[in-house]
Amino acid sequence: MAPQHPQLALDAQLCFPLYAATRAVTRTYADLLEPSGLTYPQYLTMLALWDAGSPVSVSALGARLRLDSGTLTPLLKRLEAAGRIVRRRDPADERRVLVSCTQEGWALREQVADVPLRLAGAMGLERDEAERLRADLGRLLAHLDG
Amino acid sequence: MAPQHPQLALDAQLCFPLYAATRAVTRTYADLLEPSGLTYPQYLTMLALWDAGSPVSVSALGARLRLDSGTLTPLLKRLEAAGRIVRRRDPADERRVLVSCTQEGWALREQVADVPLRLAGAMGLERDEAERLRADLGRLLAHLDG
DNA sequence: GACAATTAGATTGTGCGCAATAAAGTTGCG
DNA sequence: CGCAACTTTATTGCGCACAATCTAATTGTC
Repeated sequence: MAPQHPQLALDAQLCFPLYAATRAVTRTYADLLEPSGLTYPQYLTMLALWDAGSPVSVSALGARLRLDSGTLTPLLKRLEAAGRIVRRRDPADERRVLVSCTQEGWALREQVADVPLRLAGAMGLERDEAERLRADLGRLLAHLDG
Repeated sequence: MAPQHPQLALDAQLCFPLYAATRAVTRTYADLLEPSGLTYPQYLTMLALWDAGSPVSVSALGARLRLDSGTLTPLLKRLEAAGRIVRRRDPADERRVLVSCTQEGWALREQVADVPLRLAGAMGLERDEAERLRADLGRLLAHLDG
């Protein structure tokens, strides 16, 4: 149907499987995370917080997750309303807001500890295949985002 | 910082580079598509329409793009408001809505014909690397979405 | 010490993505 | 025919993403 522009065929695009696979993974996470009450971006945010060891500033969190404050602020407010985190101004620099896990936030870790393994199962990729995909995506990300 | 749960480290996840790379690709497309006035999902929708040869029902379009009507309907309304497509009820089955490209919609094709090549350049992947990534993502998608 | 430039977050507005529900049309079965 | 089950699309509500803009606090420079 696209004789003059074969490069515009949906199946020829890298972007489309990337886009569709991301949404499929998000849906799969939604099921696995449902008991914990976390959304997928909230789960990634908690991973980043656990990684960093709280407290962390909003901008540091945003740099790690590559999200800006317009996305993070309402997300963090929902996590705070749910009792998972606390936000407070940094006394040393009142422009900064420091985010810390609550005890309840740390406890979530135990609850989601099995999620990565269950996800890996649902994705149906061999270990080396998954590792290659992760490496390829990391390279792509590094090139696009600097 | 995560001694008891190394599998929860952000860098150990496949999901995070997938998530971040998708948003990075979306931002890159936003720049390339800006002159055409299309968003990235609108661009994919136009690709699917050109592929199929219009008219196509909303459900057929949704199956191809793996999007439901809650996402497609407002998106299609915006494309219609911009004069790129037309929506009308199928006379043979009044439940169905058929989507067709306008002349202006077909003309957009010429305007975005160079986008895939320019995108490939921005992504900085070798041809075989990109092809491998596409195949891996396709396999992942097939497994998750059936 | 004053003041411009910079930095950190918050706010606003637009556009997805999807679950849940509603509304309208079609089909199948007695 | 009559009507329940099903299919298809639209609507509603919530949660991201992100650009643009705003406010407040800090830093550098003289």
